[in-house]
Amino acid sequence: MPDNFAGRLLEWYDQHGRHDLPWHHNRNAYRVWVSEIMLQQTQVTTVIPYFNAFMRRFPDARALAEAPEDDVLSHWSGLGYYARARNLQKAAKTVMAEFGGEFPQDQDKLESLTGIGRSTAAAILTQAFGKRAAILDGNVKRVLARYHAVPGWPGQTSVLNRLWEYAEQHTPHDRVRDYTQAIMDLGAMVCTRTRPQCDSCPLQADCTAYARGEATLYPGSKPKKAKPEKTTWMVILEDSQGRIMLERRPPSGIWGGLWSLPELDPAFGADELQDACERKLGIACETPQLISGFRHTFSHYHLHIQPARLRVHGSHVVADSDNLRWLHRDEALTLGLPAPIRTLLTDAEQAALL
DNA sequence: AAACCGGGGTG
DNA sequence: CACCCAGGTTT
Repeated sequence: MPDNFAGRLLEWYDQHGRHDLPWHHNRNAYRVWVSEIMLQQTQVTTVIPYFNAFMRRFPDARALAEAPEDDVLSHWSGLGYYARARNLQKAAKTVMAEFGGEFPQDQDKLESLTGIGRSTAAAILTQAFGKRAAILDGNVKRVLARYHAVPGWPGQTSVLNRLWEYAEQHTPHDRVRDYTQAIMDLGAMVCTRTRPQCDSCPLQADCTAYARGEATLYPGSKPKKAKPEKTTWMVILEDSQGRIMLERRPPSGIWGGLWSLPELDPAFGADELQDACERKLGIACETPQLISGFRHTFSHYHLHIQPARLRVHGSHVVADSDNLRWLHRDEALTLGLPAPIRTLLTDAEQAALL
């Protein structure tokens, strides 16, 4: 490139970049990989404690591959995107079985691992192995969309392809590891979504969007769609010993594989819950006590959660099974729970309802 | 309330 | 290939 994009970025990085993050120490493919997956969905400051706890419990691919899935999910609880945690473990098993416990140093082989795509594979290649590869995460998309004034939403294939072309063009042959960290840091620290610090930017002189005074117009925003409203009953079934019943959700879909409260069709009226529990779960209960409902928003719909507490007759308790467990609240809170369910159980404690 | 986000899955 | 989906945090 004639404009020395990488050179200016590296010069900035040497002075202002982040050089001391936990995954920069004992750097290896496993640590880079886990940090990249966590960083896909969460900011650095939030990731750090999760990353450190995860590394203590699962120090390498073998430990992760051999761990019970519940253990992995509980270390992910609160981060969201639980499918990524399951993919992480699945890939760790593949690394053990197919690659003898060593991460391959090859873009295609890395991409064959579940949960690793083009950008994550490139991050591992550059950060762990010092090989040349172009990344394109959210930060890099923003930097490039502004620098080249690329119009449109990056979720659209044509826009994404243009950004990948620029990403490839700018990636240097030397110091590629530092360059990759540098462009991610610039996006996170200077070329931010709102209020970018253009006056501190090493790329200002050649940034097309800046020249037009339109930095924040890039990248283009996602076309918006109305979110439907859904409703569900969530029942807190409590037995004579004060234990509550948790149900493991199906492996895919919302909160896949997490432990949650049993749900009942919102078509049931409050006066029909007792009967519904008896028929659907085979559990005889006393009359329900309604707890104030709340709304949880997902990326594509709103869910109104109406909790109800039902005491169970001691003699009719169903046994634990693979997907059903009676647990005291403290035990329940150690499992992988969806954030709103964790809040509900915690708040219910504060309100002395349980 | 809306934006954000890399990759899996599906049509 | 093009689109939809996931879920908690930040703005």
